[in-house]
Amino acid sequence: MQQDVLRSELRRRKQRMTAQRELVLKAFADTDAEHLSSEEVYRKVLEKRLRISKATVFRTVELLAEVGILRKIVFRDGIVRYELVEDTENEEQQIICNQCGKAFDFSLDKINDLLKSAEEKTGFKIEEVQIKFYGLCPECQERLERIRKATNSAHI
Amino acid sequence: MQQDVLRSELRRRKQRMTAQRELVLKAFADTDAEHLSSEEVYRKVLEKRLRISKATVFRTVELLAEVGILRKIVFRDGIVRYELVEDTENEEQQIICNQCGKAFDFSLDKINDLLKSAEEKTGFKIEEVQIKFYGLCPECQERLERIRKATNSAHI
DNA sequence: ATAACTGCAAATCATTTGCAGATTC
DNA sequence: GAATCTGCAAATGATTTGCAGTTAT
Repeated sequence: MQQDVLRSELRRRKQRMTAQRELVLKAFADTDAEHLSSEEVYRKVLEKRLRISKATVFRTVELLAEVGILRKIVFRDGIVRYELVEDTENEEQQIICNQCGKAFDFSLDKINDLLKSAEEKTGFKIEEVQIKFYGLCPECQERLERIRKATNSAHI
Repeated sequence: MQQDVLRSELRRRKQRMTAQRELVLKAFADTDAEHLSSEEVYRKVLEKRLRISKATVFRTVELLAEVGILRKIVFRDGIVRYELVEDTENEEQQIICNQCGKAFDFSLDKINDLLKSAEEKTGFKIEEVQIKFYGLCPECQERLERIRKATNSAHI
């Protein structure tokens, strides 16, 4: 698992494995949440009655991102969150409901064609692709339809 | 132009057109930069020897985004920047250099196919597509290559 | 006239930093 | 034992807020 990846990366960098670094990594391994902010990691560690400081969480999470174990994402609310890289391998594509906010991962073939043609057009060497579709999920489409029927009269 | 859009939107909302709101809008209209942070808008107004407070810039820029004149973007450095919506209409596709941060708009055909196939797969009704490619722009590729050659000896 | 807006300064909130003491290799 | 960590508390920097005075309608 990532423990070992971390250990060997740390050795390469002449850095050390510590209890706190394990705790932060474990927080990500143990949670169902897709992403965690530093604040959330901090709380998860405290919940287990283990000690860590916020500053250390910030430093550790940043380290794990440098090492490639976590991916750093700046969310629309401006808060930085992290996710385990392996969890989302090849799932950079998300479809998000504008109504209920639920996000679903899904994968599309054809992405590679797209990437190639973008590289040709721009001369870039592409390292990461992010595709987000925003729209209405099936449930919200139905719900909104029902509401529209019910409120039919009171509209402009 | 956007002046009029703003005026009528404000009327609808029972809000007022003010000198400061014009100034902020003008800052976006007059600049070559693709995006401006509140701080940058603030400076641009001051440069013209006109008075505005930072708080007002923050409030105004947020208002313009609500109204749909500006698009709010949270950058990787955590700073919120805004861009004129019309500038990027139909150009949701951006390619961004991980090194120098320059972003380029460009368009790809094939997007519609992609969209269709995503709708079929998920049952969503898609309203917006955002595609971001991250990588190295041609200049940075060159520069990095040059640096690598120059520093060849001192490496692991 | 009066509701909406602005400027100011103080407050907030996430994140960063300096440093002294604790820990890992 | 020495370099690397951690915790703490103070600093920072972007953004927000309360409020008294100003301005647009």
